[in-house]
Amino acid sequence: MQSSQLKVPEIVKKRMIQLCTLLASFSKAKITSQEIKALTGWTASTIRHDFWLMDLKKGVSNGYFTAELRQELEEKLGLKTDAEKPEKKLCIVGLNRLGAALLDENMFSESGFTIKAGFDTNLYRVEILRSSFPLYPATQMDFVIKKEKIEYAVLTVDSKNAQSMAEKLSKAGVRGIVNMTDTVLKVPENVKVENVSVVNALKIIK
Amino acid sequence: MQSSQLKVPEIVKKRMIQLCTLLASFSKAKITSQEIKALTGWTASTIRHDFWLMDLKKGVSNGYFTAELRQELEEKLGLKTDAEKPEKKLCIVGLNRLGAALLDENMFSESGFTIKAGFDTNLYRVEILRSSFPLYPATQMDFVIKKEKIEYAVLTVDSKNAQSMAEKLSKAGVRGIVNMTDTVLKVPENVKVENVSVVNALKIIK
DNA sequence: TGGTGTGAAATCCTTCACAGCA
DNA sequence: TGCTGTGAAGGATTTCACACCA
Repeated sequence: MQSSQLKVPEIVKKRMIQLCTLLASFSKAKITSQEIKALTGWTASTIRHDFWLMDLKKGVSNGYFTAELRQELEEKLGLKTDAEKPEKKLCIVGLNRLGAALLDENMFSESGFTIKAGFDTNLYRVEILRSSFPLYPATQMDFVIKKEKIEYAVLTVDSKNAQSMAEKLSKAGVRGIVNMTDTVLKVPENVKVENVSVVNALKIIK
Repeated sequence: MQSSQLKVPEIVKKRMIQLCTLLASFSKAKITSQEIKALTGWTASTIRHDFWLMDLKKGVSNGYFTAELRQELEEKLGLKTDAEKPEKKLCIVGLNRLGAALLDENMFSESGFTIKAGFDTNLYRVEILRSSFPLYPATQMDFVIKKEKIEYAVLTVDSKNAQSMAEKLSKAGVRGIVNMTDTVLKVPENVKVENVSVVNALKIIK
């Protein structure tokens, strides 16, 4: 029996998020679990089982309507933004070459997030870099995050400062951190972390 | 009973890779599973169990020698590079703002990888960007990858070109792809993929 | 016939429990 | 005593099997 609480495991959520982008560029009006399998490598039964866990309203029995499916998934995943659910506020912590590359705000258009601030300990970077939102010295992090009610952060500082910055962010009230460093972060359990370090990824596939 | 084949699950490998970086900056000579727990959030028994799966040679019974442990893990994970196991060759595919930020070769120093080439369909980028290794138009990808025996790639093209580039890379003989796009890649099973999209990561922690 | 929805079975991963060691 | 090493138990995820539907 299915709970109405919709407590979907994280791993299912990840697949469904990726599926949404796939559906967005799928041209046919209907799609089957076999076709999704061909495009992703996930098994057809995993996909159908995921849908079951997501508690999709049914109707069709030979394939899913692409647009409807995507709509419903985005709905359930909370990816839609509108007047009621506005875009989430984001900051970039660490403006080295990689961090600076993220300052391009249209990297996050369509994502449900808007960048509100950038931080760096290096005052020179803060002054010289151009962006359509303000950059601050790291000393002002706590103040700005609270004032602007920023809830999410992308962490691109260097390894040795990663943990201490993560702690500052947590204390300032951030709810989630995307960790681009190769360091493991230990944060309070109300703060979510996703690791996306390129170097670690390389070591994994090596 | 433990197999001598050392078939460690991917997830254990991920933790151990992260642990290696942690150990590298840990100052005490010995470390216990409790201390690792405090620094990472993984449970002590998961850690000890992982070590068991990694088939560590034992000896000590109240903690591990930091340096030895790190050495041995790096050994077993194949992270060490020397004359016998030289650095792996890498290319960057897609030289937009994010891709260009990776051209900084010392991003990958100490990682066991060296960048050998960058590719983009946009000839202007190929010509204007500066780097300490050659940049080529995407049309030359197959040729260059084969000639230079490049085995790994970081993919930073835009979503709509991701799958076709992944196929080109696979055909050229690449063994692993770090996927920075938000697209799911379908590749032959001899090609490994790790997903590190910032946008997807944000959606996950949202 | 070719697909979905669903629970059960199989597999994979984490946690527990405890003997054994310094 | 405080820790590790280890197998077994428990929990999570994936796959299977099959009734049912257009």
